[in-house]
Amino acid sequence: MSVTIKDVAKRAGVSPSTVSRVISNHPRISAATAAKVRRVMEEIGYHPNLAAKSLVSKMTKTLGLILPRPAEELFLNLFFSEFIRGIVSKATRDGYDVLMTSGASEREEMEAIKRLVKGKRVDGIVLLSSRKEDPLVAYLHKEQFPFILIGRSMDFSDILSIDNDNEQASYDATRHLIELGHKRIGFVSGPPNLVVSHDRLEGYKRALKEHGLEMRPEWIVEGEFLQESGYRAMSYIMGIPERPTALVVIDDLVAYGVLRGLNELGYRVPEDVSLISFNNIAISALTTPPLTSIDIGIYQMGYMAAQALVRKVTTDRDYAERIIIPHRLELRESTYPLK
Amino acid sequence: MSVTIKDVAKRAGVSPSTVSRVISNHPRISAATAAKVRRVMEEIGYHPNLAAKSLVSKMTKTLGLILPRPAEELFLNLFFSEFIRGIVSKATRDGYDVLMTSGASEREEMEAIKRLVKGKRVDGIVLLSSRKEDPLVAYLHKEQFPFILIGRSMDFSDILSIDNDNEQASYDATRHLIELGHKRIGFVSGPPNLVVSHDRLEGYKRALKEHGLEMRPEWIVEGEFLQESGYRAMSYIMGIPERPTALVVIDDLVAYGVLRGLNELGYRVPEDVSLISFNNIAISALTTPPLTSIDIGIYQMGYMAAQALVRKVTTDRDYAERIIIPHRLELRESTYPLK
DNA sequence: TACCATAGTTAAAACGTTTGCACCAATTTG
DNA sequence: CAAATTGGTGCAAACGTTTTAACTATGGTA
Repeated sequence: MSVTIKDVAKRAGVSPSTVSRVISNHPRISAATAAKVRRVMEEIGYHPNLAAKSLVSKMTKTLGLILPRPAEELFLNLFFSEFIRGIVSKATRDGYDVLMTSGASEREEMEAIKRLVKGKRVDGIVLLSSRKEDPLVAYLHKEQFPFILIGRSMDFSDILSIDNDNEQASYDATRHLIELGHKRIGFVSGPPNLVVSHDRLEGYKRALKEHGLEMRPEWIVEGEFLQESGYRAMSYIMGIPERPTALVVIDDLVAYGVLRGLNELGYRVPEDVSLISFNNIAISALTTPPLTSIDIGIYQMGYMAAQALVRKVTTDRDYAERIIIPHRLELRESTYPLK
Repeated sequence: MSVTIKDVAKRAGVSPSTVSRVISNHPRISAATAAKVRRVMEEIGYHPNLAAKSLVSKMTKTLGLILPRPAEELFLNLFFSEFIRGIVSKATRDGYDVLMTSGASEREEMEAIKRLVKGKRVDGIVLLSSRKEDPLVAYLHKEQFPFILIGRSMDFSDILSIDNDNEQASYDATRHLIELGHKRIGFVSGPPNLVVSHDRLEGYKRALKEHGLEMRPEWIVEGEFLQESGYRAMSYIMGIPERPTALVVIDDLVAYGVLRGLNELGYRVPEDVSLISFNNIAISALTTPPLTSIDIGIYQMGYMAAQALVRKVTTDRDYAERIIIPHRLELRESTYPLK
């Protein structure tokens, strides 16, 4: 038997209700009583049972985090641990824990989320899987359950979300290459069903168009968020007769793959090919040459996601906003003026 | 108002107890009743309220995960996301969710863990912070709360833990260098208060001793699990008159730092200095040269940790074992025979 | 025929909280 | 001085489950 609120009450000579009120800092409790109760709690090591608490209060003090389904992909990426760190830091600071769950298939994923929502396991959900036409987004939106979307929804406008301006970030990355004099610029993209792939591709296209540069379909390659993917993309692109002199790459890890491939084929970076990528993960600085990358503030994104979600959960169920985390060009040595 | 077990009962024309028994597959429920109840549950989208459930059953179907306190360190490291992935995969498969929490200080960390234990928020705990004389280990051990320690406890022998044989792994790494003909071998270590630093250092020492090689204190440097740490260690070591021709490094990320430093000083790896490190994180293969590393099966460790903890929680509260995940030398290009 | 198992179900207590309402005493107001 | 307010506390209901014990049919056995 563990120690309950009744034990505290008995020992302090008050009723359980009084103890409860002391805990929640109810205004109409005398200082003397409060002090006495608190002392007893300390003495016998009382900690409220959260199940009982949330059964009646309907609050769990927990945020749910659905891990992205093709877990292997994103997990290999440093993106994820940075992000988790941001979330957990802020959540913990605000008195929330973070519950992780995952589903091996789309159906399982939906089951998991229903369990969290209907079973009232969490107060709000952080949703990472930002595919186009995401059924999880649709479900949470329909159920009016508090959640924050990491990324951008193409289907709903009235939801709380946090993202970079990926279109603009990609525009900026591409423009950086253009300003270095490059005319033939390729794009190594991610899975086409992800919103982020779409947005970054658009920014790239806009930059080319606005600067009157040619855009060839064979310079654009889709892949995964894996370094192998970059490796493959590179061998394809470098086989094209009029190959690009610079590449915009969807992710640093993919860029490593590209880099490795280029090295094997005897091309030098940045002298022969310039490389710019996204996400600026911790190891970007460690390659030879260090990668120029667009920093998207991953930690900050996690941190602010937790903050916004807690706000939505505690104060304002209708709170909807599109939060944009600023990006920043981290100039290193993989980009170079065209000879 | 959400849909409860009573709604299901009413609609199916049975009592709540019967519904409960259908859910838990009680043997004495007729097939007809079970089918009817299940249909109704499906129809009205019933999901059990976990708070109510765990209030009475005293089970939460949740595993707790205390994030390592100097979060910045381990989080930067790919170690962590690999590990989480392993844990969550297995936990989810077994019907458990994973609750993450953290504490900014030792006191906060202890508070967090007490909240989980006393508040009955989780059924078991995965403990990552494996310092020597860890107060969290002592607390959980005293409370007899089910937990699994990632690493090795130097204080208790009767606890469930999972680890590599770090001493032997380090011995093997060092022997690998010895077999390549190296006589002057240095060691770049981690924080001295971590058990893993201790064990790996011991293995290194044993290998030197058994092969009759000299061991100089100035060839051993302590640091953090950060690449800067490797960078600093390297500049120190290379300044020594009789410098080592090979280094054993506590972690791949640290080894990157070493590598970068060596490059800057104009030393070539592996021609001038051989390098072997631990953990074999995803990017080890991507440096130039790719790093020879001891793979310690991080994903597997997370996976098996979840498995063992679930077993302890569900069947056998006294289950204690020291699980050893085998290590493996992943030979790449950073080690080289001594000229 | 009377008695007993057994299968299938239900009523009700219990889990540990929060909170609306009622109550009492002390103080303020008219 | 009576009435009203306010501060401080307790009672009891409620939250949504599980589970023990009890109950009712329904056959089977002696």
